[in-house]
Amino acid sequence: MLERHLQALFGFTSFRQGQKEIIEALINGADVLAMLPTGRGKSLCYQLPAFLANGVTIVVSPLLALMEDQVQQLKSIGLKQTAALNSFTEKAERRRLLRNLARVKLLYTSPEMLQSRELLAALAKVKVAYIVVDEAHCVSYWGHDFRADYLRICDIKQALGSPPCLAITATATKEVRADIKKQLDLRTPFEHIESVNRSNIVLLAEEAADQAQKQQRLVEMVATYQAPGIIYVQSRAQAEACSAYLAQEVKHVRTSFYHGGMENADRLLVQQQFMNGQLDVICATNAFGMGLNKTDVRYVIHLHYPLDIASYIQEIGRAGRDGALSFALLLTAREDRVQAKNLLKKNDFTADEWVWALSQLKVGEPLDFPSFENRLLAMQSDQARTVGYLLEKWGVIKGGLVQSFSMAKLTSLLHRHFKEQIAAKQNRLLPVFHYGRDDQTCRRQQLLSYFDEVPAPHNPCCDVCGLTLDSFKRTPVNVNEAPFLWEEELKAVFAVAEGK
DNA sequence: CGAATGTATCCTAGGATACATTCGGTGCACTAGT
Repeated sequence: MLERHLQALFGFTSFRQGQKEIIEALINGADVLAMLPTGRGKSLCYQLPAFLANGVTIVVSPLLALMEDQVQQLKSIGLKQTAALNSFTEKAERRRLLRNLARVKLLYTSPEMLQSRELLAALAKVKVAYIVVDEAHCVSYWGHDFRADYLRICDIKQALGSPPCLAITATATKEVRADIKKQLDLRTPFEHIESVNRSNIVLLAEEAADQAQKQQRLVEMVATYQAPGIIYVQSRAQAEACSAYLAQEVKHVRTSFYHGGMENADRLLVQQQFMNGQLDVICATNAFGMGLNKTDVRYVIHLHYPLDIASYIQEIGRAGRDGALSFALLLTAREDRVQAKNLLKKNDFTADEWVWALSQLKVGEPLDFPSFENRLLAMQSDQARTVGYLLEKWGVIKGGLVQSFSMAKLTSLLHRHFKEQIAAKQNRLLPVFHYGRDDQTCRRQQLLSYFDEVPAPHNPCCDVCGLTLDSFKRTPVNVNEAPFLWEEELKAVFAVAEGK
């Protein structure tokens, strides 16, 4: 029955593992928490029910680029009742979309946009079939940190009459899964959890004596092993420096960098070049990779400690999507641990500034967030948004109006909240340090234990289990091949362009 | 924490030095001024 719709809408003849159970649970009105490996058809799990349902399905997506991708892809296969609503959407288009919302089956939007009164008003007039939170681990990761609107999804869900909700992700530890359920108020959800183990990715960790040795080791690796590869570093500056350094030190390697401080167009270009095989190595911050659809990445090397085990799994999981043997190396030095720990303190609560800011709140007056944030120019507005969220949660703001409150109590609550956030982050960081240093326990076993999994014996597995990387050597560069003469190439390109 | 940048000081001039401050990752949306 469902198979017939699958064939008619998407042209597939059968479901892949997990899809049918998830779809059936959703259609039967249950909340669903699903963890499926990347590239295994996560989006189909909500797209099919959306097109079968009466009403509109809201998909909350973390990145504008992901939304645009999905919408384009669906439209290209003829499923045109699909739209994205975000800051890219032109004003006129936005109005048109909201007026005709009843005709849309699948609406992609951001957690921030989901808070807009305009959208809510429009949604109140139509039937909402399902609410889907894509990349649901972001609720737990980003929600508590710098995108508080992720924690407000739940209120919207309730305001819309709590339609069945699907939270779907590729990577979430048991703690993160519990948090997702709590934050989205999933009651006795149907859970489909698959292993995060990727048996074709072998695992290695090395601690270098210092930065110089680390750098030298990196050059060796990039020169020796088969590209393409991704190199993750701590900061934007390091991403750029690392790319320049490799380009200089390793012959025949085409590198570039990627981080959140770049122009959108540049980010897109670099990602495209990497996708098309025009680049061998990308040096990047953790901004790189979500939604990346490249199958033949042969290695992922970290030059810093990732923030927690789940992020590490997520990032190394970008290797070997084609199933071919790939490797993941955590290459660090002792001082990187200090750096990682201190980065966490960045969002520490600065009580003095907040006392001043909170003293600006007038009982009985409305608090609207943009102006609240504007008054806090001295502070990061991300923290202001989090504080705004907490003020509502703790009842200091009710119905948009400031209630009477005790300044002393409030500041101590806030102080404790941010302290706890930092402590929680530090606790998630410790296992990563341990992973980098414990050379006695199988690495796969270490990683999987955070997901309550015990790995079956693997071969090849990891450096602890006696692995060497010989089979990953690069196919030799043919030295007789004519060198790449870019001036000639450029001339040829122009000749073609001019129709000669 | 530690690297990088900013500021004060020396004193007939701008470059060296010491000390202080800031910054380090992830993204949405919106506004005001070009």
